[in-house]
Amino acid sequence: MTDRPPPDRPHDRPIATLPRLGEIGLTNYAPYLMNRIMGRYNASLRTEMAELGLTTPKMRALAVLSVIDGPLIRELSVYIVAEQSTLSRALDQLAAEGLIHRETDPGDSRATRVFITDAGRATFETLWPRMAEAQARMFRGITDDERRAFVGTLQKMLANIRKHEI
Amino acid sequence: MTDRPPPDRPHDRPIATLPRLGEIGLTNYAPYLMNRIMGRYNASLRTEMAELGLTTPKMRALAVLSVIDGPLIRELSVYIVAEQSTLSRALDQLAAEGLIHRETDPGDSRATRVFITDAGRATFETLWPRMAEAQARMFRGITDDERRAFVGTLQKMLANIRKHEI
DNA sequence: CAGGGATATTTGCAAATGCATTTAAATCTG
DNA sequence: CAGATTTAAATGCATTTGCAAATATCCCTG
Repeated sequence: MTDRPPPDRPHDRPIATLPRLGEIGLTNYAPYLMNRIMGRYNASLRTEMAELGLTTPKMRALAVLSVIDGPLIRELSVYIVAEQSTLSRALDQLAAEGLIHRETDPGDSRATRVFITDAGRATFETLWPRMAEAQARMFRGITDDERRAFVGTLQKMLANIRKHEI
Repeated sequence: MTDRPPPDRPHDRPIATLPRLGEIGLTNYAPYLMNRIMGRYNASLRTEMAELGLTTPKMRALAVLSVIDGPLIRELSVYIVAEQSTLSRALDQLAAEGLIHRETDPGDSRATRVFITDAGRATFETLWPRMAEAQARMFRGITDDERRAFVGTLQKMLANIRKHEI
């Protein structure tokens, strides 16, 4: 159960070859660490979400809608990182439960804007302490300065990989 | 489409109330940023993975197995952040495609150890440049020092939220 | 060393997801 | 301004996923 030694580099390859994952080491490859941390974070919320009848996209939609008022469905799908079709169905459920409502955009009748209801806000407020707690656990033993620097780097990274203008 | 102003704090609540998500701001809440960045990273690999007949857990299994030799299935599921049942089925497929093979643990016949084959290693080597590229894009314009500090914080975070001893 | 509980993995099944397509409306172009 | 093209959202369908239960094996205790 230990990292295997890096394989010998063939003689016919230049020195500046792309390093292999084994050479970097799993725990120095940022996407691996981030996926694993977020997997735990999301799993730690799943029980609480299930009790409220929420899935991950439904919860994320409520979270974003508690902050951003009346986005288009396509915009919302960017924020919550889900396919538009997934979001469309999640919104069906949230609307049926009275947690959001949809309104056709006044200026473009193809488009739909989404709003959180008071009930939706209340549901999110129930979940929020657990989310804050999960975040606090992640940052245990990390100074405010280090956390600020970390979040600053995340913001740069988001700007780098952003595909949409949102 | 702008962050709404923080709602008034009710008079009957103490000052030290848990700050709301709207007060922190979406782009200062680390889990939101990390989910969004990883969503893009994973999406950016999906096309290439699909061409190789891989799903996310299959790809992650190959990635981990290229570095760690012969883990138990349950251990592997921790690394790749998936349910054992999901991994079990992903391994069925990878084995059918000849990319891994499973062997009953000599000392415990309940347990199964997983090994990558040469073909599996070759498949992962095809994908790895795209993964390295996606990582490089994430860190564009970020200095080596900043990246090292960032990865260091990630490692602390993983230790914090780790549920298993792996 | 037998029996109860724990552990490793697989399987059944319902729900969720992603891709491709459809529907509807707006915009561009000649 | 008609027809082609683009854009927003919803829907059909096959696949994937997660939870719970089943199966097989191991370990612990009396």
